[in-house]
Amino acid sequence: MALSGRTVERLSVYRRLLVMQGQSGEESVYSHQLAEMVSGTAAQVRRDLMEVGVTGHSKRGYRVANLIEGISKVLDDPAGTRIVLVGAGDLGRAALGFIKGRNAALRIVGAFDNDPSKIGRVIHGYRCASIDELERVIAAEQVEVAIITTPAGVAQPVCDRLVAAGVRGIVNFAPTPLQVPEGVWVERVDIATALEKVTCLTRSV
Amino acid sequence: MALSGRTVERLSVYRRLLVMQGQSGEESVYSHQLAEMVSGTAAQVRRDLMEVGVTGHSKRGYRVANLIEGISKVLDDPAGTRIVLVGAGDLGRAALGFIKGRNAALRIVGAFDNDPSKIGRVIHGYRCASIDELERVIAAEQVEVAIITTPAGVAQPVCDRLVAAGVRGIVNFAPTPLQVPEGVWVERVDIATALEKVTCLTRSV
DNA sequence: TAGATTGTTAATCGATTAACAATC
DNA sequence: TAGATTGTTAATCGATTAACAATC
Repeated sequence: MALSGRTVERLSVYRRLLVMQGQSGEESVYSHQLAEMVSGTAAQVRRDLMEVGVTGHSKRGYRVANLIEGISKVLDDPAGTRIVLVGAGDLGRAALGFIKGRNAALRIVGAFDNDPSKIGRVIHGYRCASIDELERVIAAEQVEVAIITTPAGVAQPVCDRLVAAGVRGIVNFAPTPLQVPEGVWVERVDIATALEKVTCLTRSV
Repeated sequence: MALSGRTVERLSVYRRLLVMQGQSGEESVYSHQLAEMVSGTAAQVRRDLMEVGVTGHSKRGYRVANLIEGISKVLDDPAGTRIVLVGAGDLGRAALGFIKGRNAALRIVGAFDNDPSKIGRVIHGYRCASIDELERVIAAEQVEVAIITTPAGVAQPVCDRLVAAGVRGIVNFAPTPLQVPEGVWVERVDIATALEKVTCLTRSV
């Protein structure tokens, strides 16, 4: 199928909006309505939906329930995705709060830190464990995805341990690019860059 | 000059790496070294640097100090950028910690919340003020950029107030796309999407 | 000099948009 | 039917990469 990263991002946003919309009672949407919500074009919405294989009706548009189901079939692993988080600082806490209860297919199975004062604490319902437990939990729970919310200085060594233990996908919040071997996917969430980009581009708009 | 968003993102990362590298004593870098650090190509690095106007040496590469200065001239507003943050929850706290002391050209001039229990608290050295003060501070400090770290439900009304008060650039951490008029730049930092993207693409790599 | 690197243009690649027949 | 919308292909656009003369 080979969905592009851009398409996957948009699908994720469509689904989130549709889930909200579903609660408001509307049963169907037109491509131009979805486009308006994401400030995109109707053509792109239809193209994205074509790629996931959901189909609409030439007069009534797309059924919301259909869309959510079709997008979820593409985005979610039916077996669920087990996730660990490393770095229980402000950012880690924020990430945990953000994920909690948002998507049933994403399951946090461990949060780790090397700070003894954090180990044992419960954050958003997840108990923080010692980083020494990392490899054991990854193996035991067959963890495939990890979130790095450590300081920049330890992000690479943490990444190396995660990859060695079998993690195949990483969301990196640390302000450092990570070096990973072929076959590991890294998604960067770069807060510092986002801010600098806005300040720069705001002046040229 | 019209730098593309992608180029600006990479410049921000180059600079951050170079600032670290500068501390390690190296005085110059080759394009292929920078490329390796960001997992990119040397051709793209040279192209990006060409666009900012810094120039290298055909044998010695680029001087680190030159690069940092040249990139900063493009990314930073010489007058400094004044920034407000709205939403002093976990995510707001993390963002404040992240920005603090990282870039002297970016200055947080206010953090706001509507929760009385948060107002007056000091977070990473910034005192949280009532959201009622928002417009006054934006006008008084000539704020151009804002960070939204509120829950999804209030992100749009907060955005509307910011824009009405004169903000031209927004970093949006809330999981909702924002509707803004022409001339306002929104940069989305979408944690939920990043996670879903990784879980989806990890399975197809 | 020979060899490596820069600066820049041309070629390639991929993603978005436009267009339109088919459908209801 | 007339009008609006979908599904999909072709055209356009922009960004990345390749190539190479110029430089040291």
